[in-house]
Amino acid sequence: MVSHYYNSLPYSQKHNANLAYATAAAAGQPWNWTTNYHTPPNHQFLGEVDSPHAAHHAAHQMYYNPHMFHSAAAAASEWHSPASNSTTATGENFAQNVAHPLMQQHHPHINSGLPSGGSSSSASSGSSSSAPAVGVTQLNEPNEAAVHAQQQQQQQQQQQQQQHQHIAEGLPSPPITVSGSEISSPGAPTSASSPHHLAHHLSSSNNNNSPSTHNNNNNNSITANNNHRASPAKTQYYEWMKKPSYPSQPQPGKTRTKDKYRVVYTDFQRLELEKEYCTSRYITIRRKSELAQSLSLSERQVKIWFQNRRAKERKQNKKGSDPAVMQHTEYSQLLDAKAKLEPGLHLQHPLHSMNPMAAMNISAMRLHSHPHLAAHTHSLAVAAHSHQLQHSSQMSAAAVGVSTLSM
DNA sequence: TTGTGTTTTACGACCTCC
DNA sequence: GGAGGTCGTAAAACACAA
Repeated sequence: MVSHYYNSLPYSQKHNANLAYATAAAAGQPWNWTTNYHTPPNHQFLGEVDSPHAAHHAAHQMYYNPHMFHSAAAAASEWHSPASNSTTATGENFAQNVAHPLMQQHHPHINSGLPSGGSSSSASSGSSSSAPAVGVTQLNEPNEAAVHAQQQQQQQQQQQQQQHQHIAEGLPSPPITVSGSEISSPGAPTSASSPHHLAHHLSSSNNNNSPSTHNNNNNNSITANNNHRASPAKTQYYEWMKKPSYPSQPQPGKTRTKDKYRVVYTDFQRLELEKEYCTSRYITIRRKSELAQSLSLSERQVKIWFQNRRAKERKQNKKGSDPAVMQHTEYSQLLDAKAKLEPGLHLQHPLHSMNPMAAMNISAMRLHSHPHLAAHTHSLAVAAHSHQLQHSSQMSAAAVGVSTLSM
């Protein structure tokens, strides 16, 4: 089946390889921190569930299992905020711990006290107070965020006007390849405060030479800057925002074209994908949909990214390296990358700082993340989850407050 | 600046499962 | 038949040495 999709990405490029795994290989540190927790993805290694489909279905079942779902989410909440750094590793840490903001986005039920969407924005961008949750806890500078939000509202209005004008003018949009299930994905974002907008804020650079870069004619766009992240204040319009959405694609049957063979995902997108991959190497249908929407990618892109990511891991496994070292190094790199995206946020390695129950929980989550092992660890996750919920539901609001104040 | 090697998207072929 | 899996590969993007 040849599927065709249109990717409305900003096509921003990276040059500084801020995302850790981009440089991992060059540094001799392959990005493969899940190695410790997963058996090889190849289904022939597995006896009980011995096919990718079974794996997928297992993952799917796991996902729809509320216990599993909450367990993974709660475990992910062990990304620590500075507020929790000084706490001792006890069960009471949940009072100070804040769920990882991106996990809050993905699993908003984690912190019931955290308003969904409106309370999250980028600490680095300071923008989009009206944005949907984009994975970064709003930590400070509320006034600045409000100003940016106001500016972006105006930009959004202008952008939408221009976008409508483009469509009305019948301007060609990039070639697309879209499968039926992927049509829903990207299209032109409807909001300038979308996660993808943030991705532009966070994107390390833009490549003027890239044929897929749509900034060339944009007076206000982030200029090509290979070594600096764009300042939020500079953010204006992007050509991709003006692109008509999928239905106006004139050449729906065309697959690869010379001028847009592939796009380069933003650091933010890749970070989110990596984090999701850390949660589970096999993405569920629902999560794929959510992730695609939040990252302005198509579901097909998310699916293929996961396929490629697994392939990458297999390739690294073949090379062979110390998984323990790799796990730590790569996780640290992920945190480094995250720190760059969120300058005000300091994270610890969860397994170093979390309380024992949570550590068990996240370990269980990672075991679950391998669908083949899901059944074996179900009870563990449920037990941990039921315990954790008692804490998290009562303390999440306080945790958010502490985190916010401490920033 | 250029050449080269590596990584990242994206696809087709083929497979299994439902 | 459709979905998603792996595998192999193309080509753009990228890093880096010379």
